[in-house]
Amino acid sequence: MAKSKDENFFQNVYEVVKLIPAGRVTSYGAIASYLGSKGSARMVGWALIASHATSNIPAYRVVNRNGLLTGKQHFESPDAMQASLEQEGIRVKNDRVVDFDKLFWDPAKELL
DNA sequence: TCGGTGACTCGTG
DNA sequence: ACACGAGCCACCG
Repeated sequence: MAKSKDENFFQNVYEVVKLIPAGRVTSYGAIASYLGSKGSARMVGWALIASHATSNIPAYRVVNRNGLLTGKQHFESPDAMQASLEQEGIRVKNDRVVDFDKLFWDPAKELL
């Protein structure tokens, strides 16, 4: 029985997110591109929502292309995302990751 | 079955 | 620089 490919996609998202090193962040588009679904950045976000009920997924390490914590509203608390990021040494100002381009972790390049 | 919505991103005016 | 639209795919009513 062939499983739905979307399940594989979700699993891939979880794997990549779990591979993000502490103190680093990445974007939805980067993950989608790495998985081959370049235009499906939205699906990555959807997978992150589902990740809540799956294994321990550091979804707080995933932000949008601008380094903005767009998904913080989906956490247990809107401050949980920023708090978790600061625990890893990441600075957050105005719901945005400071030095985002420096902390940016691209799976297509780092995970090569 | 169809339409609306959403943790996004890029191109155009 | 800003505003708007289009593309993308899964979930819900």
